[in-house]
Amino acid sequence: MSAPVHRTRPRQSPEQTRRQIVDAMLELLREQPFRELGVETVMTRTGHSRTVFYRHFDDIPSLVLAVIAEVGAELVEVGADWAATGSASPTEAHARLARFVDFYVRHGPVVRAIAQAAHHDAAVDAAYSAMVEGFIVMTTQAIQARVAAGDLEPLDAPEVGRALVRMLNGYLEDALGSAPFTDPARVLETVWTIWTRTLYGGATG
Amino acid sequence: MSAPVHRTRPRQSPEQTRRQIVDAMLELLREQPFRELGVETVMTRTGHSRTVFYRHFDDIPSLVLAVIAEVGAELVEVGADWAATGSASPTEAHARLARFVDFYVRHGPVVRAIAQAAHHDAAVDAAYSAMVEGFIVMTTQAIQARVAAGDLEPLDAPEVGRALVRMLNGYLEDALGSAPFTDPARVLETVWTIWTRTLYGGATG
DNA sequence: CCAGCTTGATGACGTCATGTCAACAGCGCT
DNA sequence: AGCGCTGTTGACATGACGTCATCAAGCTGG
Repeated sequence: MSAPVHRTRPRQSPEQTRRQIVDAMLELLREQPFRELGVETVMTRTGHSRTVFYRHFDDIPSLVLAVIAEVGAELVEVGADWAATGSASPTEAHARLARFVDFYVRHGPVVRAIAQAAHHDAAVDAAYSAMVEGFIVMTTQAIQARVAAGDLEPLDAPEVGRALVRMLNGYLEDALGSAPFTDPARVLETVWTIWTRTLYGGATG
Repeated sequence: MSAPVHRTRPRQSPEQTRRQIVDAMLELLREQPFRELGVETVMTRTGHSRTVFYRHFDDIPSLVLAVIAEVGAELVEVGADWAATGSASPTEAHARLARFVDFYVRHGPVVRAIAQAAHHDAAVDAAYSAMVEGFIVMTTQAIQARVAAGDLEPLDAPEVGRALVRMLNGYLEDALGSAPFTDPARVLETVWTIWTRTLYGGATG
């Protein structure tokens, strides 16, 4: 009679549901600022009830951590390649930087959202900062290796590395993190100019 | 009887109280991440009750806006000077950049906190973004003026301007926005290197 | 000098998002 | 057929926010 009717959807594996949640989050992160995202919003998007969220994640920051794990994996790969200390010809280096820019073309809005989320939660902050810090270290080492090899004039590698990574991060996020998006070719050219002039433009320039 | 006893402090002008709140906020922004700041925390610091906060500000973002108005005034002044299009000798330009770095030495943690706050509220975001955007425009115009004057090789002024400002912003916030602080002289040298090499290191380098 | 305005203190309240729980229902595997 | 897992509903406690009504007390103008 007045017994509550509980509709059930066709059986689903936990992995599927989890995926739906992560995917909904990925969509939403591209659509609106992180601050406006709540459990309610995400689960409405998935079509599931709010409580099921807590069966799969502790809270929104945990979900963001999962997103970071996914997107970050590719970024680390691209980044490691980019900062590879192995001798690289200019054309090779240019191509690697292009991959980096391309990553932002594909994931810029999500990266931007993660940066926002980092300011809302300590754990996300730690994860994001660790990633950026990793890039700075990689870059510094790459610069130092080139200096040791005599390819570059000596310079303050740690600080220049930090500054260049921050530039990359901030500029790419600005240009490719949200609409209106800047032409990627122009972005690549700009970033390439600054990196090469900074690193190679010292002695003779 | 059991009538509540309301203690009152010696009469204070509204301006004084407002100042106490802003000052408490300035202190707190240097001590802990923005996300941990609530009305309660701020007013405990001032020694006033929580409700009095709402007599002076609508909410925490409004308070941050007030802080931006204070600190931002000085920043705009320094920035306008820095980006002044007037012909500047290298030593002059170096001194102006030093003023910029010095601003971050004095206010870095507050600026950092404002950047965090921007991700928590649309109005603060707008104010902060407008400020950064202003710097980008100033920088772009300065570069274009130098190009027109023949001081610089032609380059994509708007994009290079954006990237350089983002670098400045991100790097200074990293280096001088929270402990451990980097040696300001090293910071200045790094920023100077990147700016000059990027702008002047093209043709011959 | 007093009346009224202003400012702050207290304590209570409604609201909203969070995170937790206790039933309950259906799918699938043993 | 029975048990375990997953999801649904609805309820609840919590904590921060923002608002209010009420009271105390300083300041100011008539």
